Amino acid sequence: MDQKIIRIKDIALKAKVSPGTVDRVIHNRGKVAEKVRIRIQKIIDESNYEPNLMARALGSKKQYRFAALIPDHQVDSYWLAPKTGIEKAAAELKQFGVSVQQFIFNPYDAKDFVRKAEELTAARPEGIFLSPIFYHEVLPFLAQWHDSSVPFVLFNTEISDHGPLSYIGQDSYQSGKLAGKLMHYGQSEPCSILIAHIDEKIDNAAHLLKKEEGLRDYFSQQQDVFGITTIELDSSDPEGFNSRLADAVNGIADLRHIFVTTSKAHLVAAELERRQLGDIRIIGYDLVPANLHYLEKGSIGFLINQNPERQGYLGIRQLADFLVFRKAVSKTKFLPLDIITLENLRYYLEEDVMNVAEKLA
Amino acid sequence: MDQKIIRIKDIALKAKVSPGTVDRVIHNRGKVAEKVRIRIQKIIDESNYEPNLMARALGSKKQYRFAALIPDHQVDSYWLAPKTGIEKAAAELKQFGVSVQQFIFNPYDAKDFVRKAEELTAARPEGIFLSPIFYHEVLPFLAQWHDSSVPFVLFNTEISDHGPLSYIGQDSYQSGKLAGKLMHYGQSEPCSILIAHIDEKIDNAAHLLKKEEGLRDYFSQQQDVFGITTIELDSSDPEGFNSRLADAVNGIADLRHIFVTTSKAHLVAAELERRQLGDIRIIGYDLVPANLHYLEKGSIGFLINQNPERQGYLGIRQLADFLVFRKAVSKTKFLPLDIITLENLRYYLEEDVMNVAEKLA
DNA sequence: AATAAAAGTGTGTGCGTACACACTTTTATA
DNA sequence: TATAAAAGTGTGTACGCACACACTTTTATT
Repeated sequence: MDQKIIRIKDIALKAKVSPGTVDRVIHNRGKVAEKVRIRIQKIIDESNYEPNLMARALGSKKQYRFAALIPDHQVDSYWLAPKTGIEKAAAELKQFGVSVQQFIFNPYDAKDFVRKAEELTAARPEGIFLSPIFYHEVLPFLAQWHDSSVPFVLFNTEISDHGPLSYIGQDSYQSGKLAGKLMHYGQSEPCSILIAHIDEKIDNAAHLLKKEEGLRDYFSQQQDVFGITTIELDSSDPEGFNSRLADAVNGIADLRHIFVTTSKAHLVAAELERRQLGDIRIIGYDLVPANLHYLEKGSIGFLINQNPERQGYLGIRQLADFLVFRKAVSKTKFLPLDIITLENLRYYLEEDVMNVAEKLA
Repeated sequence: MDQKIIRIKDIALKAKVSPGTVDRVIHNRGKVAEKVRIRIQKIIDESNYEPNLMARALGSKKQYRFAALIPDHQVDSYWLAPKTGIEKAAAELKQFGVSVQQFIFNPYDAKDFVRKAEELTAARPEGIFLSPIFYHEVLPFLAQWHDSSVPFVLFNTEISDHGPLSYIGQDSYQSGKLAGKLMHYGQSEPCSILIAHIDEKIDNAAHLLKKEEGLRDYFSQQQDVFGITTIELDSSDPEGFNSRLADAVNGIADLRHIFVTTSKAHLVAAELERRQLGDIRIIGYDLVPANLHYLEKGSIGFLINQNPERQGYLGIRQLADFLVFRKAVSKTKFLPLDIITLENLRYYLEEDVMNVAEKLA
């Protein structure tokens, strides 16, 4: 059953060397005769030795400074959840010598993003976690961090091929497909569908396009033909927002569903309610309070949850796994696409149970 | 920012005693003058001292033996997931001196359950984790464990008021409601609905009734009137199974949805497929392979996931939190009711990231 | 008042690892 | 071949805590 645990001392005994030498092999500290190194390594492998992380953490006073670059949740409440996740992970990892410094930027201000990214870089953290929502602006930083070998983890918005340690987030394309499925399930005959991108500049937000693509692909695979229209809306101009939305709603024949690709479905719900257009169903993203309000009222049918808190948590964990626990980490981590409706909402609002020592496994 | 970490030694210094005395206060080992005890306790509280769990685990060679009483997954593949979760938790907790012994019983054999429960009791574990699927048979054991102060955690099937440390599982009633919502969403006009309880003795399985109740309540709150019928089926008698199902399907006018309250939706799907009744939609439970097969074919529309692996994981964790880490634990832990459909399935099949050190927080 | 028992307190070692340092052996250089 | 440098190896201490044990002071008993 439970074979006894192997320690460095045991390995040293078997290899007829001192624990110090085994330690050098384990940590590649050099200064070990090749012959001996091989002998020890072999014993390590065969005994499937697993270091005692408790003892390791105790004995090492190394400090790790991580930095997180995230949007201000006071500007957009969506970002509160990742922040919470980051802080949770930070609390857990504190005893392992990890500290996380947050750099908060205004999600509507690219210059602010650049400024904070510069501050972050100047702080010379050992690991970086960020949501690269400004595509063009972030690229030089990624290159710089990559050159100076500072690992960084991206979340929320995927950017390929710039050397991130990993990406944490949802599969946007597939989430669009999922939205399609939900609409289709509730729709016996063909109809028209509206896709609304709200408050994001499309050219800087590839993930919104992927959602759209997923939805369109879903319906193109169906036998029936659905009419699909796309609009972009900007809530900073309420009049324009409402009139453009009204134009779309009035102009599209047999419009039955609206797919909002951002966390702003509540804006659409509010306007439809005002116009008493209750028979148009809405599917949106994210459990922000305003959305929940309309979920409860029934005007939003489903929300797709992107697990934002978990994204924050896992991102920091990913850095720690790599730097502190020296585990291999996965390049991408797609979180489940949770389907949320009134009946199962409450169980997603309770904080999830999460924790540190999977590396013990 | 990061105030320095308080150690026992620091407290001892402040209280002008030795670390040993502080240790006695922390662990109630007695032998401390009341005056001194109060002085030390005050300093502990004020300094919000948090013990270093790494050092604690290192320094203590205490061993904890847990026992898990679960059905045989070779008889019903549903039970593989909790077993996996248990083993994951066990692997993580190994370094904290925890071992978990499994007692496997045949889920269709109450006598076997009793036998294994007796074996378990005889092994005198320090904590017990079980799925009490045989209501009548389990009660005496619960009483016995309660009397001898052995904490036990129930999962999958809720039994109130017999002194469990906690219950881990889904909210059956609410999951029935959720099934109702999903059916209703895909149903523009009133129709008939069939509820099928498969392979469970109803009198011993209150959770199935709760699911039924939830579904019925959902529809009774709607304006339209839906006809709802219930049947019980037993797959060990395939002929009877098929004929009874056929009778129901033929006998109910305008039957459009079947709600299978167990993990056996695939049996219904198979039979409907054989009879080419593709327009009846099925909602069932659990991501067992046979169900996934029909989910992919489209004959099952949605599966509600009860997070069985997580149930196993959290159950063992709950015991550890209570016994090893001496944390307060919640009486009930309802897991999210995940809605699974073809488009988001894959993200629930990937193993979840879980881990040990939330207690560090 | 002498002595035993009990209550209270301090000291020291070990848990498994990291890491600095001292020491020994081999190799390179003159 | 002497000697310095480099390579290789062993020893010891610290990390924060648990816990056994030794020791000191107080209280109870005769």
